[in-house]
Amino acid sequence: MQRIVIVEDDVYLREELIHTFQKAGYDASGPASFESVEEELKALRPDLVVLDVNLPGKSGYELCKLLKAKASFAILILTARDTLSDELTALGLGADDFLAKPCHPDRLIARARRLLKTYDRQLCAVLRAGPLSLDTDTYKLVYSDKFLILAETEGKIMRLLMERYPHIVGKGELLSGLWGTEEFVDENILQVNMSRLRKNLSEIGLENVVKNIRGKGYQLEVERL
Amino acid sequence: MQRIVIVEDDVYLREELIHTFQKAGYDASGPASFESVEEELKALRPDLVVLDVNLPGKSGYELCKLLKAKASFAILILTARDTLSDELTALGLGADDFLAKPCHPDRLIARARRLLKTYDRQLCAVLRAGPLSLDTDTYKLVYSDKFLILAETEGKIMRLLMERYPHIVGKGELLSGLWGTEEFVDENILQVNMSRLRKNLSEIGLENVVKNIRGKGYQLEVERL
DNA sequence: AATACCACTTACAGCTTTTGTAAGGTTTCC
DNA sequence: GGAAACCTTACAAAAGCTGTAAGTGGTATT
Repeated sequence: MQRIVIVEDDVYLREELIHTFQKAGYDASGPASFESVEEELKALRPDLVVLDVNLPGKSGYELCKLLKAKASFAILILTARDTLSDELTALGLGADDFLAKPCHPDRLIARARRLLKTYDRQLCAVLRAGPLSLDTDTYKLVYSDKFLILAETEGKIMRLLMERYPHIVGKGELLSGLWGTEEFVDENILQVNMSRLRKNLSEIGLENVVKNIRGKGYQLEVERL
Repeated sequence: MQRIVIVEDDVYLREELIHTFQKAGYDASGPASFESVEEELKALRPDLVVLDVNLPGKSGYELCKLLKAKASFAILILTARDTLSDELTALGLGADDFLAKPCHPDRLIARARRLLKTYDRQLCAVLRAGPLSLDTDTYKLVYSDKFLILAETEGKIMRLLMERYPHIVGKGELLSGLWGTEEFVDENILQVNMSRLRKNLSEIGLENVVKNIRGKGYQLEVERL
């Protein structure tokens, strides 16, 4: 079943939305606190997030931007401020749809269904990091209008780098992520695969993207889009 | 550059839309006659189609449905009839967005840009046939919530079958499509690969989907979604 | 400047996957 | 019942992927 998470501070409306989606056959829920929405969403792995703009603390737009930098789920902005400029801002930040409150449940469901269809978890098992997208099933890496299909080992490395982007990924993490354990594994094999990965990346114009942090590990470095 | 095709019978509005999109940096055009829109669209290979609902002859909804059965492009419905039920119909038929006329150019551009982003030609070099989707770069075939990664030869066969769906693909077409020529190629190799393909398809619950037409060729047979 | 350490690269060989050949079985139609 | 078309399985060659080995180059520390 597809998971929908509602981020909305008005308890009453939140419950109503959750109920609406549940009735339509989705697994809907919504956090009650907004301290660590990002972590919660990461843990919940939703297929779609319905986001209110006026949240206590952080602005919904800010959150949308943050989520979209790495999101592999759709975001639907739901707001009472429905001017054209609000809509343009939302879409510009990467939101996938924008609806004004109050919104007829049928319209909301129809829009949500449409988003879930194109964001089909399987079809686009996609991980993003800046201008890069990686299909984690096939290891197809897309950069601007070029793409590259990575072998399994290189793909797994790329996945780790993108998952942690923009942070450093320790050598230990890479070793245990790829070979199960970091004991009894020659560190050289990591270097060999890094070398191969870099060579392949350069084929689609991605030079100096995988940076080594001496003694620590590796880090992805691409200009944010 | 991304191609946008406007399907709109009002000459005045059509030219205005084309101009708007061109100013925004897209390759926009629109046919003046609506006799054979389907063929035209097939030839133009657009990334996005902006579709009016009230067309002479065929209804825009009908066209939308037909196109979406095989479309690898986004469809945005633009209409003067902006009731909720119109919107629900459009979305139900597979349209990707629905806007009411008159529509502010900025909103239209923003919505179009958003669609083009998710329908990224590279990321989803996707071919559809009924409930099936095939990434033609990686040969990842998706069916409902399962997927399968095909080897190159099987993938190419699947591609031909889906491109011609729901029509028959001749044995000669398959042979020359896969091995360049249909001379000097043992027909058996096609049978072997068909066998392998069918076996793999059955792994994700697709039984009896590749049908043989004795003496003619092969045909894909899936219940339309 | 010497040393130790870390990182990079290339070549090679074993392994896996993919592909076509061959051969025998099954279905269909006259 | 027999021929033609189609299906299936097994096998071996070819291609691609992966880890080992060994040597080079760079950097930090003394």
